[in-house]
Order: sequence, then structure tokens, then C-alpha cells
Amino acid sequence: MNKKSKSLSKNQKIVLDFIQKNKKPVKAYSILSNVQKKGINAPPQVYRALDKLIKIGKIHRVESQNSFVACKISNCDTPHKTVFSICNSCEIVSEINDPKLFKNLKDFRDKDGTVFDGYNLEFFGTCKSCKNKQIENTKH
Amino acid sequence: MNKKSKSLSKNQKIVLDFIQKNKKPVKAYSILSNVQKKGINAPPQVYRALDKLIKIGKIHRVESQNSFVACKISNCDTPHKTVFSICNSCEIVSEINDPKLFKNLKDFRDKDGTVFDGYNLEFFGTCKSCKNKQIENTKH
DNA sequence: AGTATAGTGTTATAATATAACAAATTTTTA
DNA sequence: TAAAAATTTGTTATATTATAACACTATACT
Repeated sequence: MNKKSKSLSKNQKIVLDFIQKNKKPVKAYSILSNVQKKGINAPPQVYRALDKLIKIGKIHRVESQNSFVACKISNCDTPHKTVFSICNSCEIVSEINDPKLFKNLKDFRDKDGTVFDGYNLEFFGTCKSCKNKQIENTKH
Repeated sequence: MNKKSKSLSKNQKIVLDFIQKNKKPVKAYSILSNVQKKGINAPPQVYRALDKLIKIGKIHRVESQNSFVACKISNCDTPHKTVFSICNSCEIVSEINDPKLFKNLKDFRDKDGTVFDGYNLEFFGTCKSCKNKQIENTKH
């Protein structure tokens, strides 16, 4: 019963629900067109819900794609501390959960000794499945 | 006289020059309005130059800001391996040059063992100068 | 109950980015 | 050096992403 467990509003639920259904990150206007049947009519309604969901850590923004993805880390309440891998080929995004990397990032100080509140790290590469496909295509 | 030292085209030079003059990252349309007197008239001319400059590592894109900043690391030819600190208050961006952090990032493998081609890391916090200002404001 | 806070619905518009096409320039290589 | 290839340019139009502003409604908080 902590303070953060306040329930979501109608629009927030609709938007979160749609994002969670998708394996890949989704774009704001794709969300919009997919939830219009549920009574969400205009961009601001989507963006407001997105802002809130990001704030409470339920979703993250994939900066390099202008897209949004559900947080896969259970009980995530740490927005702005995110690590993703992004496939250059199929654009699938996975949230990385690596304690050692997290520690490195959390402990990082710049030359001034400045401590940072948050970070966003995106790794780019070719995912296993796309790599396999490429090898198959070479064979033929 | 390596292969990458081919000289830049006219528009590329104009755009790079403007970005390098600025301490803070600049936005595409701000570049456009500032270089119109030099004969660049339309967005595509700016975006093409930006694409090229990013590709050769002369500038980087600050993803969370849709802005562009000159590479501060001498002879940088590694686009897509970038680390920045961004001040939440004044939005100033500094490129971080930390060999230990670079090594951690370069060596990172995900659970599958996937190797990544590149990464982009953005740290968020309050820069020293803004922190000092905040303290001063508290005093009065 | 009264007030503060957060969320809704709406219209309009701002800000960011790319498609498509014809022409000119530079680089490569035969 | 002439022809072919690749890159860059200039241009118009349009797509995509995001926010401003305003009136109103619902919910949470003493």
C-alpha cells in the first residue's frame, strides 16, 4: 500500500494495456490509431498518458526511435535508469537487466565528481535471430 | 592522408562550422535559420549534411534532445559510440571521455553473448554551475 | 463540503524529419 | 581523358512527432 500504488486513470490504463500487449516498442500515433475505438481521439490524450506512465516507470521511451515500450523489470519504479539493446535490422528492443552494468552506471562520476540522477543507455547490434537469417541468406 | 580525410562538401562545411561554434547542442531548424544567409534554404539540405557528419563522426546526435553537437574527442571516427552528460537545468551537454567506462561498454555482452556495434549513453543530472546557482538562490 | 490536484476532451498548431525528382558536381576507373 | 558511377545539390511538398491553450470533469484530501 505504498504511495505509488495509486490506480491509473482510464486513458492511462488503455495506453498501458496496448503497450504491454506489444513485444516491440510502439509509436505514439500507432497507439492513437489503435485505441481510437476505446474513446481516445487526439494526440494530447495519448501523450499525457505516456508522460505519466514514464514518470511512474511503467513504460520507457526509446529515445533513438521515438517509441515507447513497457518496462520488463518487475516493480520497476526507476524511470530514467534504463538500458536497452536494439537490433539494427528488425528494430526489436530488449530491456537489459544486468546488475554489474547497473552498478557501473550508478557509481559513475564525471571529472568534477558530479553525481547523476539517471541515465539512458542504448546498445545497437544485430540480434541473434536476424544474424541467423543473414547467414541463411548467404547460403542460397 | 587516410581514406576518411576526404574533404567535406560546401553544405557539410557550413553546417559543421555552425555546430562547432556552439557550446550547446543545436537543433536542426536552428541550424537552418542561422545558415540561410550562406545559401542553405531548406530542411533537407541541413538534414543531409547532418547525416553525413554523423556518419563520419564529426558530430553526434543527442537523442533525448533531438539536437546535434560537435564531437569533442580529437580525431573521433567512431560514430555511435557516445557518452554524454546532460544538465537537467541548463541542458548543456558534455561529451564524456572516460576510458574505463568505454571499456565496460565495449566489452558488454548480453545474455545471448551478442556483441554490439555501438551504443549511446546519456547521463542526466545537475551540472556544477547550476547546482551552485541553486544554492545561491536558497540563501536569499 | 470545500478546495486542491489530476485528468479529460478538443481544436489548432508547432517542431522535427523525410520523400521524390531533376540537375550539377566530384570521384573512379577503364 | 572520356565515360560511368557515386555523391551532393536545390526544390517542393508532405509525413511524423509533439505541445499550447482552454473549458470542463473527476478524484483525493482535510
